Amino acid sequence: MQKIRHSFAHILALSVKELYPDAWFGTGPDIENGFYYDIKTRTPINNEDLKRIEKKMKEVLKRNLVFKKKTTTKAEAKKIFKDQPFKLEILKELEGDKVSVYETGDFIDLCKGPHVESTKELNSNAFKLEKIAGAYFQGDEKNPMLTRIYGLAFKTEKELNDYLKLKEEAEKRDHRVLGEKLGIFMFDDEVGSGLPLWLPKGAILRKLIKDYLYQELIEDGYGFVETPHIGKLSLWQTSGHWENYRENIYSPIDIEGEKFVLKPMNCPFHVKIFKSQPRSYRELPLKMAEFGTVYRFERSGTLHGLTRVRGFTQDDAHIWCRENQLKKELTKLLKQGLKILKKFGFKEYNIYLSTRPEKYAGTEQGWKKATTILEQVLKEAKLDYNIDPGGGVFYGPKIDIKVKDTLGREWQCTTIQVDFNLPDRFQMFFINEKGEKERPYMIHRALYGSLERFIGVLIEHYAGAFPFWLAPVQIKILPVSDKFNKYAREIKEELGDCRVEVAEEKETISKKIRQGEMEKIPYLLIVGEKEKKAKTVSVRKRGKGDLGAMKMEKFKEIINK
RNA sequence: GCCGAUGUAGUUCAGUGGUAGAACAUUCCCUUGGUAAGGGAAAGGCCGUGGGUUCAAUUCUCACCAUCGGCUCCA
Repeated sequence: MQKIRHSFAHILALSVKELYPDAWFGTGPDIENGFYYDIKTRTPINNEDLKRIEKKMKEVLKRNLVFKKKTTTKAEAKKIFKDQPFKLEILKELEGDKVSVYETGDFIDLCKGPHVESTKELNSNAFKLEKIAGAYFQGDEKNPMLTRIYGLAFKTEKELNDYLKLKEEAEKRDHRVLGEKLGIFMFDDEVGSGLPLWLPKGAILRKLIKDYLYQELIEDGYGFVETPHIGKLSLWQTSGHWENYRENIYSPIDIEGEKFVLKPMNCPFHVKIFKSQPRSYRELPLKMAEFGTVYRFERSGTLHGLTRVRGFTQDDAHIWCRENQLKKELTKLLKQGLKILKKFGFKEYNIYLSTRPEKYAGTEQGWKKATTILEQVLKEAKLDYNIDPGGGVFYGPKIDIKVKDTLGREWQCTTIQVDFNLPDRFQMFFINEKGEKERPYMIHRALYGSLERFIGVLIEHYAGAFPFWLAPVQIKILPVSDKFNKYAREIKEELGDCRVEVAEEKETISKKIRQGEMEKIPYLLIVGEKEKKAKTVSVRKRGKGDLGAMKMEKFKEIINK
């Protein structure tokens, strides 16, 4: 499949070359479900052109071309690609003197392959040019931007159509669409981009999600704290965030000649609480948690529904411990993170271990030690993980768990980070058993990541059909006509603690059912003449349909299961 | 931030160089209904914001704002 997709990329390039003879080519690999090619053309390529190029590709495929591989020297390749500056750039970075090129018709590409033998193996009905986008050459912002043409490619036409259908379905689960339809959150231009407004149903979700974790953490010995949304700039200068993270911090606010910033993270406040009194080794590990709302200036193009916003609430916590406690605490955190994902039904996620970046605080030795511990933790938990080289934060290595959204995009939720920076910068210490000052190790962690992002992926995961315990409205009672509104209210009383609504509007029962289904409420209770007389309710379960009439005791048994 | 696309009623979308329509939602009237839309009427829009071209701009053009698809960056 990879060979097929990669070969399609070359056919795309060849077709573009015929339509735009002076085009410069970047790279064109195969990707999940298809391929792309980065191209620089003198005139911009638009959606109409995309159709033209696709047509050209079909024409090219009919020519029965072969993919010819040749091995040559760098010097020779330089001549071949003399009119292709991006190829020359790539060539420069290749090691060794031998390079391979592939020739297909009039198109010759610097490429290590492999490819299919000939275009006979490419089904011209099983590919489709999908979209155009901008992409920096070699993924570097400082480089020029090329036009990336994305294509889908499969073995058969059916597979392509199945994929397109799947994608169409996935789009319906988009949290940005569902969130508004279900009354969970909204955005408003005048409020500002990346600043969600939570509607009543969304506020219930937030509370349920917070309450669940609050309970878990209290049982685990965490102390919950609450800290302000702004603080003096000097605090962030001390922490090093002003130096390393400045472009994400909102500009300082001048208050009576003193500078304040909106907090981009909660850590310095927690450190201050730690330092507010002398700490003993007996208190360690000391665990401090907060649902802390932070504000980060994210570049406009990066915002995305609830999954990337400018103001968000982290389920933040900091753990201070001694070196010999580090492994145990990290193991526990990882397990906690996985437990939570399981609780919410997530099965598709990837784990990453991020190592030391170029710019870092602390010592090389310290990084090595901590990274080794993190790796041990992952190995002992028998988890598959990927290494993200250089992906650590400036202050320490970390383990991240990324959850996929419906369109396959990954969002980092759980993060567990070791910090070599703050304990030093804030001169933190505790008194050990010998009565000496000792510097604690510090762990940052967020299990949900942020409520915003977590709820975003949660909406997509459940397609808005939340399980009973999470549903903002768990039960809706639908009187057949307004003559039964009173009985409906009595039933609501009887359901006490559940989140129940009564549909008292003057509409037909069919319409009320339709609305209830569209609101994705777990149980609809239909009440009319029959039910009132027999003191029962007719239960309709979301996705399952009519369960028939039953006494309230029976219904309560069902929902309490 | 960058490349490209988009912006019309609460929502989803038609449409036009001579200031606008549909469906659903909303309000009112009739209907008191049995497992996914009963019927009718009304109301609702500075056509994203600000310049420019034009006798005339929602339509053409520029800038800005916002959204979408990517890239870069991140929870």
